[in-house]
Amino acid sequence: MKDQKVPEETIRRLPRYLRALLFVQQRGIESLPSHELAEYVQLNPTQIRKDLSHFGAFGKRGTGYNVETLTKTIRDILKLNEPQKTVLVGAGRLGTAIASFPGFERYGFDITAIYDNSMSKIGKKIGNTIIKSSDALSDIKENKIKLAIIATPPEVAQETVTVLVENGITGVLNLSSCYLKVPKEVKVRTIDLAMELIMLPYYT
Amino acid sequence: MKDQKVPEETIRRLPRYLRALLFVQQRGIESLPSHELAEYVQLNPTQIRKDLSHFGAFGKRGTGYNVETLTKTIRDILKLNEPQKTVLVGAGRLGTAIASFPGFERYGFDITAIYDNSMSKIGKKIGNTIIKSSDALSDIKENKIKLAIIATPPEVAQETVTVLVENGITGVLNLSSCYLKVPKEVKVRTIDLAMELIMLPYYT
DNA sequence: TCCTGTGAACTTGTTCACAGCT
DNA sequence: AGCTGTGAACAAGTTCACAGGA
Repeated sequence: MKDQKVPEETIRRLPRYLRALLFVQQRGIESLPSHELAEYVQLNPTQIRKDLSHFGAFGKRGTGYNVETLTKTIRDILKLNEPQKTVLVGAGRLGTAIASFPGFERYGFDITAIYDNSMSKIGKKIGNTIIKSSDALSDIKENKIKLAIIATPPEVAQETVTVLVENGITGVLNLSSCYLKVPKEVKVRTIDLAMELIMLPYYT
Repeated sequence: MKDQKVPEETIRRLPRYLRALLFVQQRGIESLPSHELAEYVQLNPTQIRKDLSHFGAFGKRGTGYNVETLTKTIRDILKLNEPQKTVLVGAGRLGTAIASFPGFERYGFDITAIYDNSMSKIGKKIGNTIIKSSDALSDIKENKIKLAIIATPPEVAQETVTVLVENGITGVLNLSSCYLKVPKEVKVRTIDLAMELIMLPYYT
């Protein structure tokens, strides 16, 4: 049953399903019941069936889900079937790590440009991509790029995102340790690695 | 009113409150009502008051929360007042970025050791910390270290965490792109940066 | 028999509304 | 007047229980 209201949490889990599906696909497995997928993503099988049911009914009773079909479907839902052009701002250690991440390419992301405002970095390359001056950020408007990764120091993150949004960016992965104010039509996902570590001692 | 059952989501938010409090403290602000803290963390003020109320009543009616007291209290709750010894496994680009992160130190984390299994890295330094062979992981038992950050390739992440847990680790920040099987008394927080990016095109 | 898809029950988390302290 | 702390109402998310197709 196709829904109009898909829960946020469902969208958050789809990438994990996709990762697991690519993994089993590599091993040549053709179909997979929900309880096996559940093992890979450490979730309740009912949860998975409910999540998928928001987009249609593509499981086969008795055998589970066809791996290839489901992979294709999730890629479609997440709009991963056409390549997603992405820019990276900030070529410090974290930015450099990100730029050379094998994961992004695999899921259809194409880091088309890297920006930094340090003279010592501008002109150098990470992989095949030249680091450009942050002054050139308006490039992204011409190239109709919608996604950006911010790996700058927090002090400049807000001004960076403001310029990005002015130039048409609508989705941001923010790795700097601060919140960003953006118009509500822009989706920001903030990950501060320190915050994630800080939680752990509480449980020990 | 002191609770025995603190919601998981409350714990997730405490680090963010702490970050905001350190920020306003630097600016010399002494007390802060919930609606101002709410701006910094982009949350509803009621949410903040409810979260804090699980641990006691330390707000002042009319003026809000004393910044210093609240900072101290949250640090206590999160067990951040004694230094938290932490090890890092994996000295690739991401691991290196992590090791030189200024954020961790600020919150009382002390990266006491870095491990990697590549001969070309062993013996080198990141900051002041020498990279040791992964064979030396049992060190952590003698040093009673409870926390670990895993930044290895996913292929070796599971064996790494197994060794870590055998040697007394009870909290893990897992930055490799895979799930880890651990005994239930061990808390694992997995962050896969690719997964976070993948969600964004859906909303654009 | 095995497994999906789904309403209903339940659990968890959030927001409202307001009493009461300073 | 301004703000906290909190029960009650509400919303979101998860799990159960089971009908029904392959």
